[in-house]
Amino acid sequence: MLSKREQAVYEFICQFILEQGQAPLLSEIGEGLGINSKGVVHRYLSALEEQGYIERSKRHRGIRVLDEQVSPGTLPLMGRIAAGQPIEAVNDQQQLDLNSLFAGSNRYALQVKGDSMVEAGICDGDWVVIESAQTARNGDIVVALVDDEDATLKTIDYRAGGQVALIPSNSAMEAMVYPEERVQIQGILKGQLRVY
Amino acid sequence: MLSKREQAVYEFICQFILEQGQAPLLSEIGEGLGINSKGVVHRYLSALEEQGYIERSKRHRGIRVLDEQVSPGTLPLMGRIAAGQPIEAVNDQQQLDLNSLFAGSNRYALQVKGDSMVEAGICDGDWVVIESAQTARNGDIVVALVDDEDATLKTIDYRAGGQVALIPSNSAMEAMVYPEERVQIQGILKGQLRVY
DNA sequence: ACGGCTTGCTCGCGTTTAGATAACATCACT
DNA sequence: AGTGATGTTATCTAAACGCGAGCAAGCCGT
Repeated sequence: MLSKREQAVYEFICQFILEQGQAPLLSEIGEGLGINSKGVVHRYLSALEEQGYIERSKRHRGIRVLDEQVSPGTLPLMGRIAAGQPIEAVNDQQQLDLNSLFAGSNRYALQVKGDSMVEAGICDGDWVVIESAQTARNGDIVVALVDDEDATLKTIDYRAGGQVALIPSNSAMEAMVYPEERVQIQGILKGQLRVY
Repeated sequence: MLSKREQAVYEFICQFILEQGQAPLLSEIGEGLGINSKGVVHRYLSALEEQGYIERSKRHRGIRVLDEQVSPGTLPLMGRIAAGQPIEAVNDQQQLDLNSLFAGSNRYALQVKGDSMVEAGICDGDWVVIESAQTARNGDIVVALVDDEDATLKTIDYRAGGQVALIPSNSAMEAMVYPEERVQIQGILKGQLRVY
């Protein structure tokens, strides 16, 4: 496990190599992180080497990153990609933290079956992250239980007269409208993910 | 058997780990439960450790919950959800591990701009996980660079005569065909995720 | 080759923060 | 009164983090 500062050093080195094509000097690492002492940087490098994140040779700029040991749960964030334009780089090398992205209490995962939400980008086989809840707001995508029997993933819309509409995102299907007491909300969609 | 307060401490720790992805400090536990003293918290932790609920290492944030459902970066896996049927429960409570799901070497994240892949369930603003690669197979969704200028996310199709087609998943757009030497593959789509 | 420079390494020291430990107070309930 | 759960204060230890001096090895220019 890396401490906060060790993590910062590690990420700085990765970024430096990506940007400059060579490993940083101790003093460059220090400068980048606001450390005025080479000794401190050296201690961090030793810690990283000991834990298998980097390798050092005694030559100048002799740091190598071993990406077998990428820090778990994060991905380097390279930028945006758009049709017709080159990848728009993100300024300072950020990390996308999968853990915090979907973190939250009372959350769980479901696998989606069926195509009722394809037009919302939710396909058969995808995972969805649901946060337990008993109430929702109009427009939320929810897991709703109808008559204590049928659970579905739909956009919800409360309507006048105590009616609730469950709206699929698939133009081949139609919205279903029920009296409010027949529909029980189980959770609200918070995230979605897919593995190819 | 846990006392009322011990139970509260235990639950607080579990929730904290799930939400923050890391164990709390003694002072954070205290703050969360209205205790102004690290000493008390420490006593509770000792009690919990003695009864086998947690494990401690002497490092900072060194609390680990032994219940494996409470590990950072995982979500309880409840089952499948399908239109028209109740949630199909998964037998034994499994965990969905976000870290291993997208793990792999040479991977990075990009944010998608534009709608060229909507019919593949990839929408504007989604994150995609890309694995660096120089070659791909027909049908792979790739990040391709055309003429060293334009980067796009498209399905690739190698055709006879050294031609390469880049096929969007949007019926409003058309496939583009280039001679092979103008198209350079940068990576292959391995995952996709979205936060609501 | 020589000395000066840079670079990396080793070492000792200090500060801050967090965890460990202990002595003691309060309250409820028996 | 006695017991146990709960809370407070104070103190000690160790980790994390930082500074800087000094040393050795390679680089460079006169």
